[in-house]
Amino acid sequence: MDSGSGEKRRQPLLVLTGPTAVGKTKLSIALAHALSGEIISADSMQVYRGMDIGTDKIRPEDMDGVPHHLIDVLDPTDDFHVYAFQKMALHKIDEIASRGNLPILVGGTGFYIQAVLYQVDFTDSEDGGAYRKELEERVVREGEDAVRALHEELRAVDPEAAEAIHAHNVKRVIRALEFHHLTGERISDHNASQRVKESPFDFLCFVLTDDRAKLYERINRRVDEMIAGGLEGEVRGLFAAGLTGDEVSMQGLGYRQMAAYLHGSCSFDEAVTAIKTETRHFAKRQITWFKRERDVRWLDRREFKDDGAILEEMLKQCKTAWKI
RNA sequence: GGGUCGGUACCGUAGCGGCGAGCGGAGCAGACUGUAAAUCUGUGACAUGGAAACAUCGAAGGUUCGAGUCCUUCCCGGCCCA
Repeated sequence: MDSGSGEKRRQPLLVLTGPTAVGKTKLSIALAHALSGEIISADSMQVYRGMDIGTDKIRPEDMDGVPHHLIDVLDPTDDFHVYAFQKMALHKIDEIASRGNLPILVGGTGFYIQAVLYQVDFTDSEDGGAYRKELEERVVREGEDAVRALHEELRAVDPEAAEAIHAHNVKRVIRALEFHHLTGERISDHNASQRVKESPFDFLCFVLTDDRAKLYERINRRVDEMIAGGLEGEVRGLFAAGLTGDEVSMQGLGYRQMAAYLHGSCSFDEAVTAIKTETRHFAKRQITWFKRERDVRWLDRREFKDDGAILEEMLKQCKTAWKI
């Protein structure tokens, strides 16, 4: 390709992902031990301190001596997004590599993983989100009309993006407009160029999956465990500490529904049921994401007798790929 | 045993003589490049088929040009009375 130097070996990077509740965490510990790795969490919610039960965050005593990064690094009042994650994760990869260890990205947020693997370019926004806020307020004020109008504005400026983004998808319409406003370029062009990027990493990306029915059962069970483990108290505590419910962190599964219950807009049972079904929906979306992602290696639990066999398979593939 | 309300897709329901059956949820499928655990989209009663006729609303009969819709009987469920 266009690299002139190309002599330096690309940084190896291991990724373990998959839908929520497939059992990534436990495997990641074994993997880290076997490859002298350090784990970088690729999870949009576990970054928040004080959100432990609802995010099913790994407990320190379960880390078994494996260093974990990007867990508990933000307050629930902080905003968080891919770009922030990408910067932190790339930084951590360098750090870990400089120690001579293998960085292992573990988590279910596919978009975040993609952003790191392909170093997707996110332009810095200089206006601190002022333009975006303006558009959002317009939608709040004018409702449906504004939604349609914004889509038309996008069509005028970037017809391809308008074609690709459904008018109802307000967030993405606004982001596309913002992108154009800030850079003078079309997001459709930008995306097209990003899509074909090669990864700077010598990575291996494993997607752990399982029988759908089994996965759903595990999700339902895990939600019951969260409830038994005191999710309600955790959320109450967060609100008592001053959260309003509008934070990015409070959009997290379990938190949003619990907040609705605490605000009196549904019963406790309704909240629990909602957490379950919305978590199942989420798992399905994750699977959809990974299906279209290139360069992933699927590991279907149905084809292995236990975690040990899966670990063995992953290690085998690492050895082959990295000749170690 | 008597009365009463009801039996429509996986679930909940709409329908009150023109329905080859509406809606919501689940499920399934998909999009996604600065909120991504977010946001958004598509999809359901008929095995296939077919130009058409033909098949579906607990079952079977009946009335009618035409029945998920009306009548009769039966089966099943809820509630009330005994």
